[in-house]
Amino acid sequence: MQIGNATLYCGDALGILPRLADVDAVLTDPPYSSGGQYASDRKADTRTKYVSTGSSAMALPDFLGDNRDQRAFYFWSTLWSGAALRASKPGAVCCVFSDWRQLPVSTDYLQAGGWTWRGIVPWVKTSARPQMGRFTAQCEYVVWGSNGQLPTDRGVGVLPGFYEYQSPQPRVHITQKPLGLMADLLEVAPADSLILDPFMGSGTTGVAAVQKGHRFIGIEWSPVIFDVACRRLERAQENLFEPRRAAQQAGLFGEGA
Amino acid sequence: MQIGNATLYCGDALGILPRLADVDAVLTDPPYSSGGQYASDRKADTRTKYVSTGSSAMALPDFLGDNRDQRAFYFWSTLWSGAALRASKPGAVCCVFSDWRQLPVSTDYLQAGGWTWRGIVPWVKTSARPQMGRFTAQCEYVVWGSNGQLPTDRGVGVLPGFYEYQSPQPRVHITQKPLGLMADLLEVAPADSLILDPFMGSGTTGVAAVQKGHRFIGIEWSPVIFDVACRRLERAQENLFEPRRAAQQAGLFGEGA
DNA sequence: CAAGTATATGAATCCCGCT
DNA sequence: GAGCGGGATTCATATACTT
Repeated sequence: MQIGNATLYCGDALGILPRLADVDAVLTDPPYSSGGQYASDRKADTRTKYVSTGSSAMALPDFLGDNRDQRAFYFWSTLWSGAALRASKPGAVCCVFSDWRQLPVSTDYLQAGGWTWRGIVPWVKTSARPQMGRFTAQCEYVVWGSNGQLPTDRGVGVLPGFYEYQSPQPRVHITQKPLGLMADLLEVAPADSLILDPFMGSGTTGVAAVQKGHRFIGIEWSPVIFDVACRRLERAQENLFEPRRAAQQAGLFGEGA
Repeated sequence: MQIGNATLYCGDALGILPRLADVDAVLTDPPYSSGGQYASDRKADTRTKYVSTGSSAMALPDFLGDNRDQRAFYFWSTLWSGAALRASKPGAVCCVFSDWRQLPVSTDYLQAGGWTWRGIVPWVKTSARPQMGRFTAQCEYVVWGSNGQLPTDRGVGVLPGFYEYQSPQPRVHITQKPLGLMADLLEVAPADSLILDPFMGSGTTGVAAVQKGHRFIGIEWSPVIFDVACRRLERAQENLFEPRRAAQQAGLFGEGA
């Protein structure tokens, strides 16, 4: 489906990625629990998996008991990150979100997919659930890398080393990211880039990309969530030409900070 | 060498750790064997690797044990973290520093040594060296875990999810940590704990521990740096009983923020 | 003394040239 | 070619210094 500068696919990322090319930057928040710690997670219907707003829905178990699920997640992630690499230009950049528990596996699969790992960028969430006697798990992390060499002079300035943003309220997608955060991260791409999000969810990456004048390709497996993404991107395109209405309609889709 | 509540050993951590027992918390900053994407960067001496060009800090001593390759680093780290676990009480806490490049290996060796990995705590440094077109490598990370179960009710309150501190100026050790940061991290230990730092360097962990009323065991391999640590801990003990002189003498040893 | 200006520095990183 | 060493680059922050 084509919406202005955005091309949206409803389907499986592994099936669609091989058809893509010329990507300048990948920015995505892959489903880290849909690979599955528990069989019940994988069998859950899409509403439980994706739409629930209950904070416990994405909670990971305290211990990584089942090695086979962890290995399956690693294998599947390597497949998509490799496919994304092949769809990318040399010097393209890849940014993927991870929580603290999946961070080591995330740096592994990024490299296993062929990307050159270049760093970790913490996202400090200003709200988190504290626990007595423990350091609060207040951060998520962006693992980033490049398709081969990354020249210092490519029209991109110096970028920050961490970001501080509130989780968006209200959300349409349980793992929805703040729009401002995605826009800030897209500073890693030069002007008029082709941005790819193979797990776009409700499409925050796409909205940020369109607002910054980039082209965008998004993939989402769930038809329900895909519809939400289409509506949000249509609205984003409209607001490009009618900025006056933007303020009135902001928040309708929980676009956060 | 005994200095008040602090016991300092000059020697190899792997040799000394098996003689220790009853440790409540490990807080340490091991050599990262990091520094750069290219082999030549990693093999350079620590001043070339870590100190800014033309800096007066070239006068600081080089430190050894920072040039292991990835497999040797993992193996050696597993050995010491396992030995530290055996010296620790059940429910003891272990906090180790890492940079972004060694973070995945750090979570691995902590678990391989037998600790239950419980999280990652970023330390945001207010100054960092930026690079065009890249996210600034502005953070170091504390990987933390526990010796088995960690009851929520053990006399320790809620701890932050990240810390913001500037690197201490001036320094006596290239990788010296801010005193305030170490003091904050020691909040993870209940009152009157036995704190262990098997790679104490110039002894910042020990100074913080003594100031907070803990007992301390420190190990340092280099005799030159060991002497510095002894002097700093003597001074810290004196200041416990003569707080008026503390302000006058602060900064003499570069104790930072 | 307050405010403004100059200088120093960072658990880097890249690129070039020499062996 | 591969390995190694040297030099240039980047800017927010802190400190030192001047007006």
